[in-house]
Amino acid sequence: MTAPSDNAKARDGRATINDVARLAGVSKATVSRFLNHRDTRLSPEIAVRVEKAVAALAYLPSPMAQSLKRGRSRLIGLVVADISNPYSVAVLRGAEIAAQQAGYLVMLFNLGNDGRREREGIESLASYQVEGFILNTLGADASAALALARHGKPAVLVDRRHDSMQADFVSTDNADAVRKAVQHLHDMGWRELLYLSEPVAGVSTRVERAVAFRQVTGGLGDGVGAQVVELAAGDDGALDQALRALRQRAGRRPAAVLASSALVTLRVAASVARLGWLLGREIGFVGFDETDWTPLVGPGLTTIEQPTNDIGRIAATCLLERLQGRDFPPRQILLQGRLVPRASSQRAIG
Amino acid sequence: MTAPSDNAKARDGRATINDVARLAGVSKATVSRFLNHRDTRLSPEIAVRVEKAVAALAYLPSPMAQSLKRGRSRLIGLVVADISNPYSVAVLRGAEIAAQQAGYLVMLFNLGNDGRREREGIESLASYQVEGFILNTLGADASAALALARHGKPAVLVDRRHDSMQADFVSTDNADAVRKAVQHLHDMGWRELLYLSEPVAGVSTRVERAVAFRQVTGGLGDGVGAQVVELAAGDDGALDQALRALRQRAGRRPAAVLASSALVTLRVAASVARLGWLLGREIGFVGFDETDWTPLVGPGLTTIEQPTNDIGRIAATCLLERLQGRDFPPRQILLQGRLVPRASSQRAIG
DNA sequence: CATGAGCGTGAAACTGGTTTCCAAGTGATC
DNA sequence: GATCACTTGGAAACCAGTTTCACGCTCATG
Repeated sequence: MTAPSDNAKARDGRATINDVARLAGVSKATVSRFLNHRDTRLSPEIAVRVEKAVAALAYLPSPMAQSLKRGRSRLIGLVVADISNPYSVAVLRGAEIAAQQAGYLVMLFNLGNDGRREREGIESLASYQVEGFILNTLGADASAALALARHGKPAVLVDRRHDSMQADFVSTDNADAVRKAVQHLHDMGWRELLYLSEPVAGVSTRVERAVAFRQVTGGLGDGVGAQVVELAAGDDGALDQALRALRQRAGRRPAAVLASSALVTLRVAASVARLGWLLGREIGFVGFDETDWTPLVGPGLTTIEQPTNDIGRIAATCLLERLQGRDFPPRQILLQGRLVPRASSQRAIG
Repeated sequence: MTAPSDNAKARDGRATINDVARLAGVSKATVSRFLNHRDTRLSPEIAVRVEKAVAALAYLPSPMAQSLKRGRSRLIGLVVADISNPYSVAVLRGAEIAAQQAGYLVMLFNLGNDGRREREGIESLASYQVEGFILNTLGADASAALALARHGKPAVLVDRRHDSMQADFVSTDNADAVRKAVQHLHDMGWRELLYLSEPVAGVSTRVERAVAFRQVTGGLGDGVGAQVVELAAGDDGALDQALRALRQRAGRRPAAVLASSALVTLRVAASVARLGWLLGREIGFVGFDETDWTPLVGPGLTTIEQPTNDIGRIAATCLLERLQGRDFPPRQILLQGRLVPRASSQRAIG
């Protein structure tokens, strides 16, 4: 019944730059100038008219249209290995907060632990013109590095290194963190040490930690035994067996476990419960990753806290700096982990 | 030195539809037709030429440009109350997976528990032309509902109802879940019950659970005491006090706590440890939300598992159905929670 | 009083696609 | 052999912006 409103707001409910221009009685070029280059000399009278029209229509420019022309989208692409992983979530949180503060939004691509899709994720996000990437990925896919290079967009690697990528890298200082853990266990009198890791399989963080464990324990002298065991995904039997073997090997010396991640921590805690042992008595324990629940499991778990929020925040900040146009060689930012001592590693009695 | 490559790929590294058209020796309209309306009769010879050009340039259309013209972006906006909350994360995970399978990507906006920004989040995502919303929010901001209505985009509410919004709603069946928990505690012999909740403050889930608790306990007869206490954010002293008062009130009857969320569960577990009590002996316990660590805290925590992944997945599926154009009245999908019995609620001795 | 400089603004081109409209070519029918 | 319908594909408009270019106006200068 109403006349076709050929000049009304778009069907979407959002006003366009044309609506503003029409209402202010100027060209859309002028509106655009008012919004983007206020430094440009606009006559005060026109500026006021445009300003009023913008306010009246509650006009907001479409980032889509802007990015089409500008090539900049105010979007950051985040590729995570597995959104189930608390580490990934913490990085996501830190990054999202920093990005939002800078007026960026995060587009998320979750690999669901399928490394083959890494490239797909990058391409997918790139197609939305994300300005840069934060990658916390599996590192299995070499073609992903190529895809990235091809787009020439800045990227920040988190936790997992890719030697083939020219990119900033943000992570916990794994060698230092392992050193702290081992030193602590040694100081507390534990003498036979077992490092339990998820399958190393070339994942840089895991490699670094395992290497550091061997190196640090190697420097402790003869009185200390040390072993590294990789844990297959579902095999709890093997885990129980590894723990039994540990105490066997230790004999009368106190035996302790260092767990490589929150996931391993959970499995070890479950295994120790199955075996009927008490953490901090029959077996010492330190785990990577401080979480809400580490104080509450058993007698309280000693952990190496990684500054996950900071890592996410710094990764985003790093990326944003590059997006500002600054250009430095690839940086490597290592953050210190913190030992949180609790009863699971209290002084061994042996 | 090189001649200006007026017809090369864009500086971005991505081929455009013009590049494809040029290489195939056709117009870009033809390329577009080939890609979108293959049903349209294209002569086989032309189709082959376009196909080859597309393959040769590894051409992918820009979703940005597509969405500008089409109004559809293959983007879903997800607003979460607090990305730190495991519930939000689980929803995110479920939604991301379902969205990805349907070829959609998720744009995330995290409120960081600041409800006043709800509207900002919606506007922000809408400006990127997201096709629909999944909202897991605080519900404090009425103007958010207006913003949503104004854009006329479909939305799915998760966990928190907004009566003012015409939208699908996906959640755990809170009344049923509370009933299961209370029934279980009663069956196991606990007679003085305390429901500990985060501040209710109009959050629909919290209201529903508290109401259900009062109602179900009211139906159990005279032998059973019941109380609801809201927990202020940081006040652990008040919590300890509430627990002491609970046992006081119970006298010789077994006393148990029902916790409204994983967060409250953690606080109760910490408080019980401070008081030197044992869960499942001095005090019974059931908590909402099953997590990795609930089997490992104390003697193992009995929980009401919410089907969080399903909720996320179904929310996304719901939204995608509407995006297919189907149009039904607002639906309400309640998923059953599951009781996971563990030692913290084992048969009371009293 | 004519010329040049500088400012402010609009028209138009451009981003990378989709879609409408129209023209050319083909084969069939009268 | 001319007309017609139908297929095929190109030109151009359009989405919502940004940016370049050029024009008109004012004011200062020769």
